[in-house]
Amino acid sequence: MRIGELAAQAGVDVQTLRYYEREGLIDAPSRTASGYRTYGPVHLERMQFIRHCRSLDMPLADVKRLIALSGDKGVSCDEVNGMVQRHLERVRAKRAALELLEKQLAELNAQCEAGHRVADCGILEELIHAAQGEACACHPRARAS
Amino acid sequence: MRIGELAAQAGVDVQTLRYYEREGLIDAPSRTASGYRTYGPVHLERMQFIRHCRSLDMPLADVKRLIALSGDKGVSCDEVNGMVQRHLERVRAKRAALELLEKQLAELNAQCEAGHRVADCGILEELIHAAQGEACACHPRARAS
DNA sequence: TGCAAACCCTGTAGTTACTATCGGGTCAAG
DNA sequence: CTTGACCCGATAGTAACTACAGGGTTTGCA
Repeated sequence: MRIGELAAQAGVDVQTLRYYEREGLIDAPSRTASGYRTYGPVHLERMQFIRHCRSLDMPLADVKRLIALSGDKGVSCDEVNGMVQRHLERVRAKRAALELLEKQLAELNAQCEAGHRVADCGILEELIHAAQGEACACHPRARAS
Repeated sequence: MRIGELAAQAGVDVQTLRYYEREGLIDAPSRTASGYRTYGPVHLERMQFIRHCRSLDMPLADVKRLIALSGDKGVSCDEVNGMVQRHLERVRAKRAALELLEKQLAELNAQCEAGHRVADCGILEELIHAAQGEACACHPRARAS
């Protein structure tokens, strides 16, 4: 199977496959005489694994580590456990932050009625005023990640 | 006020200020004979505005546009309105995606008990199996943004 | 007055996970 | 034998910074 077909089957771009190869996430496949990559079913499986992890928004570094670990059946699984747990924490935190943000934006959005001038714009007013105020909920001291 | 002081007052890094200047988000300040930037209170206000917008996770391009618009009081406010609304949509979508993701990761995490071997790892098993399955909820056809 | 620490300068490269483009080579059908 | 679809490697771009490297300046203190 050539790179275009694998890309189609795995649902990614051709460049992404070359990129993953450079980054060591998939093994370099064999080549035809003219230099074309030829992939086997193992490569498709690997790509599906990677894609699944990425759909869980895991960083590629973690995926790479998972691949390495999964090849070494005897080793303790604590690291896998920890990686997933840390990732879950990150996602949880980000989700919470976005929830707050969504609320603030919705409020902001309510300030503005269509069709008036910038001079009377509730949103801009609000943004500027909030910025002047000492410590708005949005920027307490350190930036929200 | 020199760059270090403005950075401290605005709660950002010195490099960030220079970066914003390069990107045209803050006006180039005057310089001392030896080339040091000297800022006035306007610059601090501007930085607070930017920081507030950034704490709402707005892209810098939008912030830049807001700054331009807020200097032009007579123009219609529809664009401001639209920007905030579009941004709200983005945030909403991302939050929903993260919610799903969090659920999936929590389930995954529940697969694993501490201290066993990779050969029996529920997480890895799950990740690999799910990847093999035709269409898991995580990667239906197109990648989740 | 001399010196060191703390500050400032420009410019460049790195981060993440790709995507896009360039200039060229190869393959298959008609 | 040509045309279009495919492939190759290398490079640069994305967002919003952050981190150097290799210098110059200011400030406080002895």
